[in-house]
Amino acid sequence: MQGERRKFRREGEERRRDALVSAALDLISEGGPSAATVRAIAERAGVTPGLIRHYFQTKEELTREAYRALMHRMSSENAAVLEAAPADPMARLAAFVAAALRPPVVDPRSMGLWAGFLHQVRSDPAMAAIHAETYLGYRDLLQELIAALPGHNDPARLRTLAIACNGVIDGLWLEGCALPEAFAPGELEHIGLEAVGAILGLDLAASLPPAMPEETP
Amino acid sequence: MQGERRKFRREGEERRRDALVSAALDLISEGGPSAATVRAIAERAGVTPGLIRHYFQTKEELTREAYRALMHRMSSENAAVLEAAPADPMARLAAFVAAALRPPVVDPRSMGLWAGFLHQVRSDPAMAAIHAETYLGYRDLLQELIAALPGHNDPARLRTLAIACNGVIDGLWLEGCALPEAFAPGELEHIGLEAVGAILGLDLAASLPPAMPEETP
DNA sequence: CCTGTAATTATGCAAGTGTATAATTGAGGT
DNA sequence: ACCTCAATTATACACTTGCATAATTACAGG
Repeated sequence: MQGERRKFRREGEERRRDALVSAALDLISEGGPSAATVRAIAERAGVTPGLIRHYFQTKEELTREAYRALMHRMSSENAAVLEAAPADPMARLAAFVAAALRPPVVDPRSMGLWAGFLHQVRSDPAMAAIHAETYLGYRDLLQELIAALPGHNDPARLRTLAIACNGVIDGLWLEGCALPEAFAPGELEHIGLEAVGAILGLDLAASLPPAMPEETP
Repeated sequence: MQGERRKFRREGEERRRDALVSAALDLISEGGPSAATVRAIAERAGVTPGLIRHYFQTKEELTREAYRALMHRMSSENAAVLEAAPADPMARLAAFVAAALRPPVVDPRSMGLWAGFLHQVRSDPAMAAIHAETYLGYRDLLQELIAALPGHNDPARLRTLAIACNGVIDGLWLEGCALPEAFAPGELEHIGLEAVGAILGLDLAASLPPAMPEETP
C-alpha cells in the first residue's frame, strides 16, 4: 500500500512553464548547473518530475527557455532606465551606463547564472542563437545611444567606440558582481561613467540625471 | 575469465598529477564541467579511474588543483611580457595591457574554463582562497605598473584607477574570447590601449614597444 | 634472482541521472 | 450529475556518477 496519491491543482500552461523556468534559474544560481536536476526543479516548482516532460520535450529545452528568460530579464532591467530618462543624448547614455553598474543588473546571482550557461551557449547552436538575439542587441542599443551624441557619424569609428564602451561596462559589471564588497555605493557607477566618458571624450559623470527618490509604500 | 590485465608503466607522482590535472582542464574546456567525470579524466590521462583516488583524496581536490593550474597559467602568460619589456613605465604598462588582449591570454577555451569554475569559486572557500591568491595579485601588479607612472602617488586614487583599468581589461578580454571573429588582428589591443590611456590621461598606444619578430624554426 | 611495497588495475556498490509509459484525477462543458 | 480529456502523478528502467576495496604487477634494493 502506498498511502494516498498526491493532491494537485491544475494550472494554465504559461504559469507552469514560468514556475519551472524560474525554479531552474533559482537552482542554478544557488548550486551551479549541476544542481538543476529534473527532480530538484520539479520539487522547487511544487510538482512532480514527470510534469517537466509534459511541458518540455527534453531537459535541454527547459534549459534553453531558462537562458532566454535570464537574458531577457537582464536586458530589460538595464534598458528600463531609458523610459524615464531625459531626451538629452549625453544624459541618456550616462543613465544607461550607470544603470548597468548598479543593482539589479549588478547581481552576483546573475553572474553565476550567466557563467553557468556560458559553455552551453558556445556548444549548442540554439543557445547561441538566443545569445545573439539578446547580447548583440544590447551592444546595438549602446551604439545607438552613442550615435545620438553630436559629432558621431563615422560608422566604423562608431562600432569601435561601442565595442570599447561595451567592454568597459561588461568588465565593471563583472567586477561588481564578483566583488560586491570591494566598492563603495556609487563607486562602480562613477568609475564606469569616467571610463566611458574618457573613451568618448565627454564629461559623462556631470550629465548623469539625478536619481529618482524611491517609492515608500 | 576476463582476458589479460591491462599493462601499465609506473610514473613519478608529479607527472601523474600533472597528467590528471591537464586532462581535467581539457575535458572541462571541451565539454563543460559536467564532462570532467572521474572516468573521462582517467581515460584522457591514460590511466584507470581508481588511480585518481590514489593521488587525490576526492574529486573536489583534483578540481581545486586544476583551477590553481589554470589561474597560474593565465597569470604567467600575461606577466611574461614584462620580462622583455623596456624600463620606461608607460611602455611597460602598454606592453602589459596589450599582452592581456591577445593570444594566448585571449582564448575561448580559457574563458570556458574560467566560467566553468566560477560557481565553485564562489561556493567553496578553498577555491575562493586560490582565487584571491591569483586574481587579486593580478590587480595589484597592474596597480604597481600604474604607480610607476610619473605623478601617481595618491593611494586611493591609485586604487580607483587600477580597478577601472582592470575592469576595462577584463571586459575586453571577455569580448575577445567570446567573439574572436568580431575583431580584426590587433584591434582589441588598440581599443584596450586607447581606453586605458583615456582613463589615465596618457597616449598609451604610442608607447607600445614594437612586437618582437617571431622565431622561425 | 629474489622480495617487498607502492603504484596501478579490476570489480562492486549505492545513489542519482534523464526519460519513457501507464495510471489517476481535477475541472470545465453540457 | 455525468463525462471527457488534458493535466498531473506514480513507477520503472537503463545508464552514469563518485567512491571504496581487493587483487595484481612493475620496479627498486638487496
